[in-house]
Amino acid sequence: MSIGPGPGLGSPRTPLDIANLFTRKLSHFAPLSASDQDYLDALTSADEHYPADVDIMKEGSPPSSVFVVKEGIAVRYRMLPDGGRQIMTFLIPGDSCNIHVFLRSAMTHSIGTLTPVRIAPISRDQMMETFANRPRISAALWWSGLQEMAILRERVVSLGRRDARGRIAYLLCEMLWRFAAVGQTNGKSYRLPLTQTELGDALGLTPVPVNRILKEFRLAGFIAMERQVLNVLDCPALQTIAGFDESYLELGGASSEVEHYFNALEAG
Amino acid sequence: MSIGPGPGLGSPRTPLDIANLFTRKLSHFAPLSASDQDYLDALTSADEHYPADVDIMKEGSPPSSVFVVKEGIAVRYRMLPDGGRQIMTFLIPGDSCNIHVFLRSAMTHSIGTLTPVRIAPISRDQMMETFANRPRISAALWWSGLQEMAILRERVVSLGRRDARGRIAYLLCEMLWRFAAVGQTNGKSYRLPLTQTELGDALGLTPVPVNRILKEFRLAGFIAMERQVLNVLDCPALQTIAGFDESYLELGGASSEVEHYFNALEAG
DNA sequence: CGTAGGCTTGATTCTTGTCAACCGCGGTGG
DNA sequence: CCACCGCGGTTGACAAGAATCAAGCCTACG
Repeated sequence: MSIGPGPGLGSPRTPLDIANLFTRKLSHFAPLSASDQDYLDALTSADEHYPADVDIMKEGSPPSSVFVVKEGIAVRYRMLPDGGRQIMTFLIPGDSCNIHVFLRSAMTHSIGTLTPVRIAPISRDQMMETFANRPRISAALWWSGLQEMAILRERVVSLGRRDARGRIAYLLCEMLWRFAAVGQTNGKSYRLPLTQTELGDALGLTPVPVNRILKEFRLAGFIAMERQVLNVLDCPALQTIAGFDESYLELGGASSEVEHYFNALEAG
Repeated sequence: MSIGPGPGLGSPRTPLDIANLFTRKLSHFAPLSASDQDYLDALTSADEHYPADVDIMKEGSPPSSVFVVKEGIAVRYRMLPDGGRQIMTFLIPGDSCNIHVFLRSAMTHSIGTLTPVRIAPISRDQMMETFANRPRISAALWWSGLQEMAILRERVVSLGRRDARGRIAYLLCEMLWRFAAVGQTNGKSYRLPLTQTELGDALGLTPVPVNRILKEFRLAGFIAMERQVLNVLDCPALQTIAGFDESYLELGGASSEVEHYFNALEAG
């Protein structure tokens, strides 16, 4: 049971009226009670604003706090001595960052904004309390971490064995699924306010091929772009180009076995 | 405080007489008591053998159990429709796999052996009990997962922004540090029984450039190879080629703050 | 002794990077 | 109000790096 190509897409089991995107994302992983949802609302009630193209956390420094992205797009990235930049992860609304902060010494990469970003900082104590008292939320966070790993591994596959066309096709689909998981998509379209240089930095490409292939996809009728909103017209075609036929995002809901585990935790 | 280039390499805080490589690895992350170490010995006492070039777990099927690699080299990998293979992770002695098994539905990749492998399977119940009763081991596993993530992110950087030379140089160093962390290195050399095709599958390269660049490194005096043991003669040179100057492996020990957290857990 | 797999190497092709120029838009300042 | 400027998108020409193709060699193994 996964959100992705095929049945299930666009119909999360969670009601769409969950305003908090973080909550919405986590509810894909574990059944959250109303109390859990209220708790998460309170947890992410703080607000912090950053302009575009600014570092939130710098490589080498100890992470100051956990945070959840509420609006805008941020990235984990690393600069190389030769001036190159590699974007490792896109952080979109609903994504959390440094949940493990209390075990971290120094950052091995920076986190920066691509667009203006609004985040909810969460203190270490709040995280500890959450892990101690909210088993369902903890389990959802745990599983969310697994999803992050799966996405990262998929990125390795992309960069290692797909050509430029396949990488772009895959990224476009991945972002569609991720935005869909937090209800930020209109069926097949979503806002992607990134420059082609930024896409290239995530894909291991330079802006020139990114531009050419996006044009090719546009001409082929696979996608349409206007005013920073991307419209995925032919997702199956893109998947074929990317060379895969399944969803590897692990956005699936909890299995009955897992639910049993949650209940045991809460009872104890 | 990290194992890696610079001070600290080859002098883990853990006595080298810890026979169990899993224990040895985990003790880098958290201070394990003698009782913890005995517990881990018991946990990994079972033995299962696999020949080379065999799948331990197949993509699409639910993971059967957690396991720890005790001997040999395994990989997480994915086959692509065009026949290409991407190796995502090398699993070397001391590495664990699917610690999160109880939350997993279906594998998004396969796990296979490159050499004959000996593993210790661990049941779900054993893992649950460990998480419930062994806070220090749990914390070490948690941190170990963070290291796995850091390694994956570094792989993304490699595949995305380093050329063939840089990728190979980096991998050689990474493996040196990882083998050093489990005491499987003679100062600067370690056994790397991989074919050039397998290296290429991890590096996003074909065997031909792998061969040529290894030869180049040999001629330059950066490395030496004989009988599957690799000798890193000039690690700094390789790091320069890879274009980095720090350790990103997060092999560091626990900070005092973290230790405090362990103690709180144990007291409670 | 023969074979298969892996290593090595050369020649060639193709993808992507690099360099360079132009366009169009939005913001800024005169 | 308009000219200027800078950034991002677009496009072409060219170069470089890796893939591909192909062949020979060596070693382990049956």
